[in-house]
Amino acid sequence: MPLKVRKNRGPKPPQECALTECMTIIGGAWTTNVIWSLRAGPRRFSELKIDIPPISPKVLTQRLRELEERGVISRQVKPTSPPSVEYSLTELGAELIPAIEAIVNVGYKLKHEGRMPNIQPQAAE
Amino acid sequence: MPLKVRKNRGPKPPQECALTECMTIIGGAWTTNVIWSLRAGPRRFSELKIDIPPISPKVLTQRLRELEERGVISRQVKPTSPPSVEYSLTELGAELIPAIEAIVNVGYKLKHEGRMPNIQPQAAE
DNA sequence: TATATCAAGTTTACAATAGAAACCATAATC
DNA sequence: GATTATGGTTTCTATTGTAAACTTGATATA
Repeated sequence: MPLKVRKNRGPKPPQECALTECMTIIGGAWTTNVIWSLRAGPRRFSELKIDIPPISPKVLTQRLRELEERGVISRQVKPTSPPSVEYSLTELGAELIPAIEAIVNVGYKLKHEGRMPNIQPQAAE
Repeated sequence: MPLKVRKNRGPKPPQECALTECMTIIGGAWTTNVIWSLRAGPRRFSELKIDIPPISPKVLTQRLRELEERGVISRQVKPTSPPSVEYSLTELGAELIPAIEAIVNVGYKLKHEGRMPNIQPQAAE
């Protein structure tokens, strides 16, 4: 007797899946870090680079451009010398903070309990 | 006068950053969908494939192996015929649910308000 | 005057990850 | 004997990410 596929409140077409769409916004490399860095106010390119040491300038530029295009952040050039560029969260961006906060919270909890899984490169067999 | 770098509760070394580490666990393609699908109970490979139509079997296998190695899910072979394999969340996996739920919630909110940014491939210049 | 520094990125080359499609072994059913 | 179901694997290609060097314009320093 073939096994039955059990119900699981699904499936839904992928373009209607709120989780999938939201992950498309925040899922790129370092995206959550960038948004998190902006939570307390505007921040310059070089400040973001300092907040997130492992990010390369290329990827930081990519993330900032995408987030701007999607309305999550805004970019403002300031007439300082040399001219500087400030990035800040839009209203839409601010709405993402609770979700990222929830991730940060599990992270802290797992670390403090010593239950954060070690992430080491898969042993290539 | 050179611009000052403003304080931002940081930087912290990347290996101590709870957000970065947590994103390493849930950040791979379709990872959150897999965990979300398992929230209500165990699920077989082919059921997960149905829950998440766009995922390829290759990537599904990859995600399941990684999540198992990191202690997020467990894998159990059942002596049915043909033999089937059930995946379920561990206690650690269950702790990730609130974070993913928060993402789902923003997603729903943005969709219902019609404020979900359209994700279309960047116009290649 | 020559050199160095800072901001905000580009550019190039390479590695890792993801997607698409075809394929496979076993067992049972048509 | 062919088909279906399960739980994958394999191969090829495309996209994404990493690393490191380089650029532009302006001011600051020796």
